Amino acid sequence: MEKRLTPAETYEDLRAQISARHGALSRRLQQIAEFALQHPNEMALETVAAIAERAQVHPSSLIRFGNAFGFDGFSDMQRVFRSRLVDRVPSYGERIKSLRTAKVGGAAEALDSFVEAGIRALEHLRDETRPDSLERAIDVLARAQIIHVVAQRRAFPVAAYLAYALGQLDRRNHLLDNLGGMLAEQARAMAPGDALIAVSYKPYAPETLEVVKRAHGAGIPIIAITDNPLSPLMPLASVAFEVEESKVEAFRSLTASLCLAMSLVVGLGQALERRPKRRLRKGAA
Amino acid sequence: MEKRLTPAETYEDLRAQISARHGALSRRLQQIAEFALQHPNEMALETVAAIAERAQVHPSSLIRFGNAFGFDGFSDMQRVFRSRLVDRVPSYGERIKSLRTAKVGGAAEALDSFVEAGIRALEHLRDETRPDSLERAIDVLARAQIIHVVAQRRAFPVAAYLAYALGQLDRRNHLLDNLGGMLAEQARAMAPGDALIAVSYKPYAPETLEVVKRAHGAGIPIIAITDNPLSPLMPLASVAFEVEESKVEAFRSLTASLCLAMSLVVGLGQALERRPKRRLRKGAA
DNA sequence: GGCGATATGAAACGAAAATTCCATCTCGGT
DNA sequence: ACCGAGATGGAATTTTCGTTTCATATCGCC
Repeated sequence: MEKRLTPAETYEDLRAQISARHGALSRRLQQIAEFALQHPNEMALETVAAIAERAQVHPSSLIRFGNAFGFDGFSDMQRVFRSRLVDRVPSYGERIKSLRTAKVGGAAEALDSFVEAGIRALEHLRDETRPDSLERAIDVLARAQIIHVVAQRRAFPVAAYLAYALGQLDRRNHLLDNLGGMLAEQARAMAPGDALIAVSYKPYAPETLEVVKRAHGAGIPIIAITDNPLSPLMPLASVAFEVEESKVEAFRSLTASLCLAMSLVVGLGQALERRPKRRLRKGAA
Repeated sequence: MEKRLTPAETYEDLRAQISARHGALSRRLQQIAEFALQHPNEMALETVAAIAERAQVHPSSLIRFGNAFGFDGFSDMQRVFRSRLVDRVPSYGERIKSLRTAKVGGAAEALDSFVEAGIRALEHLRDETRPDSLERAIDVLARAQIIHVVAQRRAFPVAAYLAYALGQLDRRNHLLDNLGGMLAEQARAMAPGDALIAVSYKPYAPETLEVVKRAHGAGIPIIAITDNPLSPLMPLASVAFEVEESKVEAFRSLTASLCLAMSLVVGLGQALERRPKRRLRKGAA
């Protein structure tokens, strides 16, 4: 109880303390220290009894271990191990606090915020996107005669980019841009053998949803890029991607969506090179 | 207890089931479903009482939620959420080397590359953008009667986004989209007192350059977003931003440009709040 | 509008877990 | 070898938490 110097807030700090004081600890406490460094996951999630069993020590030693490092019991220390699981934001993390200090209101601060939000969104995209979803989506696109792309309002730039990039690949594509309010007519151009990429965020544009429903009814495979697992696009989509765009001041970024879009296009290009069955020549307007 | 069809072993499966059955669940269970999808970390680590508090439901509903998906109570389901934390992606460092080794052109590798490129582009943007350039650009925009936006081809999505975002600010704006090949005619709408945002990358679209020249001749201030200090837009621009978009496989990202665009818009919004002289009402189509 | 079924919330229950207490053990110093 | 301080393990204790039960509310249906 004498050593109440160090509460230790982050996992990295605690890890350092355990390493440093390891030699000075009693036998059981050393045992626990080694186990803790080697199995941080179990330290975070298991119960005292289970950990004691695995580490071959008595349960009460675990409480003493926590106390030895300034915690108020084992559970108190376990919170630090748990925090490691939650905010595993590998490369970033500490950089954030440096910009927190900056003053508010300037445009430079807005830029900082958006850069930060963009990086977050990208890392989230990387960590949460399942590789097989990408593969399946690319497979769908590789088989499609014509790739239709639909999005409205905030999501529209993503569709515009997709149409441009698919054109660069010599891939027939069709941007349903609702020009002249003729979205429904444009949607009639979708035929069996085609595919549809739909991008929509909350509040989901009803026009986009209509197009998706029509495609679904016609048996056309749908690749959805949306922002929520409960999005109305989800149940209709053959492959769905969820991008979480962190927002700043009510403005959401498109960073992650565009990154995903590019990855789809480049992945498609690679797939077509590998199996160059029918490369189609003409890009549609 | 009747629905004992589905044990659900992995987090991804559970997530899919929650999404699928969301509509068919009762009100409280839907509430929990949404919370669970949005806060998987808390679902994994917090206690029943804490989660119930955060999700604004009664603790017992959480047990029912678990039962509804075939689990034997809440703790049983929580194991699945915890598994997600344990066997997560190894985290940045290891991820990179696995990408270095297995670079056989899968789509996941393309995604990793784009995420990395995007992060680099954003950091470069943050480090190289001069704060006073932002301030001056925002000042120009704040004084403008109508903000015209022009971009073609690859840069067009940036313009589309700018037009959307400026509209959200109730800022009069005009997207010169070259619809019907009438870009020159659209450019005639520019009048003294307006401003122009032009976005163009190599190879610089001649149409865009034409518009910029015309604006310059008419004494309309120009904000340029471009990719090179030698860009033809540079000498004509009142304020110029240089964004370096790192490219992957001949595809350049728009990440940094969009981030800059958002920062301009939000900065403009803040500036207008601070000195709310004439807030204009109507956004142009 | 009433009735049954289902959903929901409050409280009680029981189990499990963390922590404390205390007796015993270990070991270093004299 | 003895003594004492600290370490250790077993068991008791107390707290916390998950779950169950039951009364009430809500909703859909006839």
